[in-house]
Amino acid sequence: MSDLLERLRGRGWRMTAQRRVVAEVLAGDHVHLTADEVHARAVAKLPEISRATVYNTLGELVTLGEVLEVSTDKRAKRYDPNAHRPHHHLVCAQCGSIRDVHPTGNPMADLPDSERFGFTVSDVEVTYRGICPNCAKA
Amino acid sequence: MSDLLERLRGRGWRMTAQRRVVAEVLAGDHVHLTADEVHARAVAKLPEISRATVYNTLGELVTLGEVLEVSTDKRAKRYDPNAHRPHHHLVCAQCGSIRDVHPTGNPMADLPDSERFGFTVSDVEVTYRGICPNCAKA
DNA sequence: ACTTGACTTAGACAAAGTCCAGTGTACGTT
DNA sequence: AACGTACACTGGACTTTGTCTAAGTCAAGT
Repeated sequence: MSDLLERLRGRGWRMTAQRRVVAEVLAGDHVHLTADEVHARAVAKLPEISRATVYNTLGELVTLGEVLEVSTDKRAKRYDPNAHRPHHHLVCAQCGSIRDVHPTGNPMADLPDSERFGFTVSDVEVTYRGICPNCAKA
Repeated sequence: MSDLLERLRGRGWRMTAQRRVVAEVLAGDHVHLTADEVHARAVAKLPEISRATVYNTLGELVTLGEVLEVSTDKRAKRYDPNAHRPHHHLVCAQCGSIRDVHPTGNPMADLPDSERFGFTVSDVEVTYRGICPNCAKA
């Protein structure tokens, strides 16, 4: 995880307390947090950090490809620190919880040229939906 | 398209002018509209229709499975009236335009039991991202 | 230690969506 | 055909998520 900080410094990032804290929060555990949750946890470590900074920093991390933006269809975008291993998501339709999954097969190859309409396709995102064990028993 | 109204009446829907208008707008052309766009077009046909009603009606149509909610990662959810033919989406990362596509293969079968974590998986959604021809030449 | 420009802050703003109290109306019953 | 009632609609306030800006602060090179 401090390799993340290394990489960022290598890319010319100015290393500030705020950015360190955001990076720590993301590296902390492998949950998919919303921006506000990241902010809440960041505030716990650095009380005066502002919401705008958290949004900016997350945006920069996404741009740099260090973090993935996941928008299931819940309200808020979620941020996935596990950007370096390709994977897809399994979402609980009820509580919104997310798990990373690794399906077999290559969906990219499943889209024939005739179905690309001249687009330059660069990415696929597969989202499985269902009910998690926890919600199922309730 | 009036089969839609039939089906809805069959399900005990009370048929109001507002609901008829929303259904017409969706059936009108096969674009993926946002809730606000639906509202705008509905207002053109029935000036006093309120935003809340449009949201409610769209929500009901989604619940009934007559319309799909598509959340690419743009800001607003979009509504896809083409709910009865399974299909996936191709989104332009730049302008946000959406096309329906029909990939080969069955992504549902690509998720092994060991990757389901006890979820009851009921649905898959595949989103391809890229640049549309229009944005590419700009 | 100084300087500078990148970074941060707080708060106003914007967009998308939800909620509620009061009013209106579709439809089964008479 | 008229009635009554439960369901639906309205408009506006409110919430949530995210963006923007002007002014202040600070990391890092010299």
